[in-house]
Amino acid sequence: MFTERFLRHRRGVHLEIEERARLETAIGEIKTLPPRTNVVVAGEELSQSILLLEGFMSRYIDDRNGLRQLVAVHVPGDFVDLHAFPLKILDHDVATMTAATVAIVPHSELEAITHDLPALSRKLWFSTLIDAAIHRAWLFRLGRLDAVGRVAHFISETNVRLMSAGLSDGRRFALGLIQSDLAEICGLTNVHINRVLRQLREERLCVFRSSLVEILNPEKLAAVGQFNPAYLYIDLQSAEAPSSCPRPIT
Amino acid sequence: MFTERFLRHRRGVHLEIEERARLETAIGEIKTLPPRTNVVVAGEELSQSILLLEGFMSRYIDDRNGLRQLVAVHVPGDFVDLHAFPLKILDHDVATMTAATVAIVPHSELEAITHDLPALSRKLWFSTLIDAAIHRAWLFRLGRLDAVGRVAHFISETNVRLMSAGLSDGRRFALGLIQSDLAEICGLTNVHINRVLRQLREERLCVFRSSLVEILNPEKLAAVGQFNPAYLYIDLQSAEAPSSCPRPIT
DNA sequence: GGCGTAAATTAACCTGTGTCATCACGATTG
DNA sequence: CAATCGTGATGACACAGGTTAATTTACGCC
Repeated sequence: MFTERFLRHRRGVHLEIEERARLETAIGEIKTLPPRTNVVVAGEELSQSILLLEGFMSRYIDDRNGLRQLVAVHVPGDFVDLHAFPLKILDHDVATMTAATVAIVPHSELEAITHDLPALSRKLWFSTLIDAAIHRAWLFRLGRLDAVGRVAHFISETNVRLMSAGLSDGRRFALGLIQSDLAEICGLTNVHINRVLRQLREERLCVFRSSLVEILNPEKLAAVGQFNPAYLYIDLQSAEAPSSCPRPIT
Repeated sequence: MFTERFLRHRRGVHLEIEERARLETAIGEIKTLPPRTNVVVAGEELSQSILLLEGFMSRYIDDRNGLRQLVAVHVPGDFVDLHAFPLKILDHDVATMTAATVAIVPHSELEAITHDLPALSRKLWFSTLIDAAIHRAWLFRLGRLDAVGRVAHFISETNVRLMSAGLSDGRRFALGLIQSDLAEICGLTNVHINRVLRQLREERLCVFRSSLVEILNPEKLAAVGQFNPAYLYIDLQSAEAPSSCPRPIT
């Protein structure tokens, strides 16, 4: 069940058994990738997309001075570059952050799904739109929050996403990021990230180590980051039992 | 021909005549809206989407202090909240900036298109992914550019988008935005936007008045904003003659 | 088990942008 | 015609975060 985490707990897009089966058969290959490896380069034509099974990946845009802005961090269950199916050419690079296991899905398979299963097709569309919603939350973060707020927002968001993937208990989770990753995510320098992390530690909101993030006060952390998880469309209550609640999406 | 500008000049998604016709018949109503009017509120369930015909619209997220971050500016030809079709509930508000004319498309029509015309369906998907690509460019802008760069980037982007819509000659275009709109777009204060605009004027890069934007030196403006238009997927060369170049998108 | 390198930490100083306040101008309205 | 309001312009000052550089810690590797 490679697609187990895909769209899990997402409101209104529960995958039917046959849809999930179809996605499973669409997978061409399972690959393990080393950490810090580029897998997609901006401008190249693509004929496959990547479903992330284990580990963390990022998408980023380079600037003229060799710096980069991360535009997305992906957690297990994310269909990292599904948008490459309609777009064919991406405007950014994609890379692993940690070691990662991925499932490769050829676009020809997605093409077939488009014709055969319009409902599944729309769920795939939905999944790319959640990525866009996350982009918007990141815009809010960069445009309206100060340094502490940005870090608090990112950690709160990541916590919720990992809870949905079953990889956080709401207080502690493993995350393979280092401080300069946070800097590239939050539009800050790594020096300042370090100051912010110290502050969060001293105020007993959260402790960030590259191997482990521990949230001491989730409510206050979310408040500092003005974090409202609605944009993630996650409903942790939603029963995972496949047959319990087959709700139509229209 | 209300859909005339939709996906115009977009690389790889030329609309076939019958697809365009189908979209035209999907339109339920044409409306004129006054400036500075909210049309969608975050959290409400939607059953229709808006194709912008004339004027400018915005999407934004409010913060706790009554400030807002714009996450998108829409120009004629944009399917402003098409993503509400799969998502149903939006994470942000949508409003007019100037007076605007819009075409209302019921989701039931889009639903039908999903089943009947997978190819058109994928072009609609594509269109929402361009919005996501623009989100990413905005993330780059906020995360990696200083104040002058951000404004230069936004003006360069808007110029290209309006050229594609036939509303800029590459040097001059009308834009109904005021300085505090730019502030909400660029994550700056209106005081500082004012300083930046003066600098751009003095350096003879561009002159911004709420009624008219005049770019004196497009190349240098783009350089200051590190603007690379690839993410817009616009190809102005692409023949507009409907029959000349019916290229498949796969 | 020491070595080498990447990551984290901290300090001193600097600067870009925010804050606050005031004024000018034009459009609208009573 | 005065009053009001939205918008733009500008100056003085404050401060969040950048820059630079040095030091410490953690960790894989021979």
